Amino acid sequence: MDGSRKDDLKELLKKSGYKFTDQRSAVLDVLIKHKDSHLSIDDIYNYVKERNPDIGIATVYRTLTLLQKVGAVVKLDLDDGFSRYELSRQDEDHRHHHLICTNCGDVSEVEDDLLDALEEQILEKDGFLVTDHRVKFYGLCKKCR
Amino acid sequence: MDGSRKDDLKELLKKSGYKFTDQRSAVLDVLIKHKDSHLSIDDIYNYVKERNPDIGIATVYRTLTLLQKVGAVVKLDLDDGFSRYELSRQDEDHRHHHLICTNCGDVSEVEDDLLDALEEQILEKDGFLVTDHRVKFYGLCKKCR
DNA sequence: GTTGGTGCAAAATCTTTGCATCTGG
DNA sequence: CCAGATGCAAAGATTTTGCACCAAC
Repeated sequence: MDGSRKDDLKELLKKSGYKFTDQRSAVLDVLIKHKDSHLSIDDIYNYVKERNPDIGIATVYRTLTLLQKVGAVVKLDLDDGFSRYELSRQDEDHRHHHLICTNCGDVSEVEDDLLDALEEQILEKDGFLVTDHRVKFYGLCKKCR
Repeated sequence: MDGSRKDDLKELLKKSGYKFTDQRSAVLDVLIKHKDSHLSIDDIYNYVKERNPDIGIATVYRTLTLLQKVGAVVKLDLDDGFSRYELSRQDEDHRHHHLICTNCGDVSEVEDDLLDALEEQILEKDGFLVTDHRVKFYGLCKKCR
């Protein structure tokens, strides 16, 4: 199940003239293993070091930038001052949304989209062609209400 | 027209035990003058210095943090690595959306909301009570299409 | 073998903080 | 007056970069 992810990445990289290295593979492994976690760079660095103790933080930065460039990951901003990343999902045409609890800080996700109507309206009114979006909802989660 | 803004801030600060200083007033002036600009901290610092050459960057940081705390400004993340701020608008119950052109980098705004249905659905399905949101649309602006 | 990749440490950025001094109310 | 605010410089934190060495293809 996860092997296909790796093959995909190998393919993606090769297509653009990049190499498939141990470090890149290890970063991908961490992202797969923690796919629901919105990891920060430092989180990723620390997890990767468990298996690959010699990796440098610079490589992690460079790897994530590259993975984002080839579309394998997406950068998130959860307003806590850290860059966070999550795997992009091939079955999504648009990004899912994040629910951020302003009380406990928990971050969950909603798969629903429902922005098509709005995007169509933006095209008509503003002439702006939407290709992607990033949506964050703030509020109170079930537990905190 | 802008005097009311200042009175509002004075009021807001006083209410919470903060002082209305020249520096805070100057920062607000800059934000009012460039209300459609999504200024970075450094932009704000430089504009403020024109009138108030002795102000320190630390004061600008502290002021913006405070203004956000009392609800006078909103922090933006436009994915360029800078913290940006804009005045909050008292006539909005929800934030407007930003359209970010992935070709020329231009940032414009849409006032439409249309997320009420989605937010209601989130409450029913996830038990999450949405109080605010932040929405960014990526795509091609009129000029770049 | 080439060309791109990696690790390390230094540098560059952005932001926060300690402290002496100043100022609004 | 006095609590909060400011300016400055130093410290923190995050991210980027130069360079010699290494590894994928």
